[in-house]
Amino acid sequence: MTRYWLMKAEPAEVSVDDALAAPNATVAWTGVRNYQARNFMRDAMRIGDGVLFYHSSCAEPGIVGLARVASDTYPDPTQFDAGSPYYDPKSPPDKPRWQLVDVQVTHQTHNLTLAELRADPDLQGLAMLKRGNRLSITPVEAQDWRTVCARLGAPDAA
DNA sequence: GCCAACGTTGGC
DNA sequence: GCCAACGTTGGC
Repeated sequence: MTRYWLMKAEPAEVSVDDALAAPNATVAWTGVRNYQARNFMRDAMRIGDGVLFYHSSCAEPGIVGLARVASDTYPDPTQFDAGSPYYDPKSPPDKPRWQLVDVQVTHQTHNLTLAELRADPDLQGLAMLKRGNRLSITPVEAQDWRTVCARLGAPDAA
């Protein structure tokens, strides 16, 4: 059972600041349209799992906060919204193709940048650092979670 | 089930 | 904007 995850968000869409400004610092993780990432949310995540909140496709990609899985899995409403960029006309309404979870930010941190992650000899096991990895959600080993928390000077919560 | 074409991700 | 590395699609 995996306990920890790294989840990528584009800050232009949902930044850690946006999440903190939301009620209960919680956002629905909409828009995942990759089966492997969906399966992690649908099959493996549990409420309370730790999340490294990562900013991608921005000036300084990196881990910018700690969060937790805050809900069970449920259908992503944007798949049925014809006005949404995440609309999926092929998703059967009676059997939704795309699922999500809510994510609650627990600690905003400084930006532990991608460059720093790559340069850290203790973090080379991170799945997201593997060459060619594009998954928006990847599992994180407990040991790597603790290392990241230490680098962030953050409490080893969640 | 194969696989070529196409689309996407995401760092740079 | 480039492009490597994937994932998805659809014809066969």
